[in-house]
Amino acid sequence: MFQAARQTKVFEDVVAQIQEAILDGRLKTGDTLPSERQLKDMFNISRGTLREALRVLEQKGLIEIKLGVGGGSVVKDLNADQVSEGLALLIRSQKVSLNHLAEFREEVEGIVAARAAAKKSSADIGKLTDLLSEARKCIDAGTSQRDAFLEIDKRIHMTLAHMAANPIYISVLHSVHDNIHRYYDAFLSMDQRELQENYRDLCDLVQAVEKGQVGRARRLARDHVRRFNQYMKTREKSEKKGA
Amino acid sequence: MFQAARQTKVFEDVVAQIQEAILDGRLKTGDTLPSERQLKDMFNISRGTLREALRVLEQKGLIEIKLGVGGGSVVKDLNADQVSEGLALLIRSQKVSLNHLAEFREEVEGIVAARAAAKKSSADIGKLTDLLSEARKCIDAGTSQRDAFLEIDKRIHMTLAHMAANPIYISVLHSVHDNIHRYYDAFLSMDQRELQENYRDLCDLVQAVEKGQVGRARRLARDHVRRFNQYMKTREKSEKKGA
DNA sequence: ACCATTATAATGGTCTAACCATTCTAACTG
DNA sequence: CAGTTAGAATGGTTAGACCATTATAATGGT
Repeated sequence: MFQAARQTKVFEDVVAQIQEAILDGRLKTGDTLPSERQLKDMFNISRGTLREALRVLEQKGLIEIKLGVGGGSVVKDLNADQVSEGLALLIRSQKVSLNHLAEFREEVEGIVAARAAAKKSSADIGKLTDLLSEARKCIDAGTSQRDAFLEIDKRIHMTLAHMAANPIYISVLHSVHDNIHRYYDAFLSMDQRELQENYRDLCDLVQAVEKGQVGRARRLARDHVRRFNQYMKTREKSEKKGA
Repeated sequence: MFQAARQTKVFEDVVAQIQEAILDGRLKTGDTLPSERQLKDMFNISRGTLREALRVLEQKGLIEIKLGVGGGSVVKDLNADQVSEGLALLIRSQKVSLNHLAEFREEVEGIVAARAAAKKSSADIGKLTDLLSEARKCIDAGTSQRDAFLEIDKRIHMTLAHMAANPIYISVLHSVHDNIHRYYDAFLSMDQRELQENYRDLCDLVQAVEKGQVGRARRLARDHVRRFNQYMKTREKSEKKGA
């Protein structure tokens, strides 16, 4: 019925105060907080306690602590890193499997492609075709450029996410890519034929987006990602069989 | 070309070591770490430095620090809280708007409903119909039970997320609900007619899930959420006009 | 014998005061 | 004037002490 009333811990109060100041805009990105020795006097606490508070704020991604003269705690521009790290921990703790991640990615990439097709601009299309031609070069160079191709593939998907004009898609997809990358080296082995298959997928997808074919873009994106996942699953199985 | 080599900071090394031990399973959920005074000797560091490391691990959601005799650092069962907090910070820092959140939720709820319809079990359906009857009671009690109704609504959606059998949906949707709740008090004002509308939405949705109508479930879920969002947007506008 | 109370001890929370390591700046020197 | 060096400010770390909280053991009254 009732909530815990006081928070006994001093450092938590300090964290809350500084966090509120940042979120309220009283402290802006790039601002430098007073030095630790000044802050501890302002809060009337010891330096150790203050530092525990600063460490928490740093871990939250709200500040960055720099060394040396002119250093100190600088208010950071928030990004998706914390979301990504949280997701990474869930994955590494076996709470989330590759299958889960792959399934989720299929749907999200579908949504993103559909939204991108709906909100496209000519500048966006230009960027996509540029990336496609870069991907083409990687393909022509053969499997040695596999990693380069995968990087382009990722950038195409992230470009679509930006076109979707919703930072949540960008954050979530960024987190998914961050975390799925771990599996690439372990389980993804694409030969020339598969690379070409993927390249054609991307061409079709960009074309659908360019023409504003929302439903088709969604379907193509999903199938493209599914194919990717299939490569990994197959490899994963043969690894297990071989072991 | 090269990465930064050493990490000068002692506490980071301690964080990394303990984190690895937890993720590798050498430390399991519920295990209690040695006391701070023992740990500091094991790592051969000062207690202050150790405590900075523990604070970081606590913020990451990996451990929980308890007071008193028999207290200490206990390895926590990981959940979506950190993802949720990261998302909350993005939202509060104006990087994500209510519209962004609402738009994202529409799609995710659609996916979840579709998956739930595809993977339903009779036990799931029973749970859903139980929740529906609870919702019915709230409706009959009038608008005074609005908050109770919203709670049931949330539980129905979370039940669907569990049925989708993918922890990412659970985590993400949990985070979205956590964060969208802030807007309810400010912008959501449902009258009796709107409550009934929403109740009927839910009935239709559960029915579609029960019958395994994947596409219909997706559409209904999306429309249901969209209606919800519409209420808030309308209210948001009139607030601004009035102010 | 049982239950309530009270001490005890272990643990995290905080404080103080010092010194080390890093880095920018300014003075110095050739 | 350029390169070097010394100084100072800042975060990083250490040591040792004491406070606050809490589970357990000892105590004592009934």
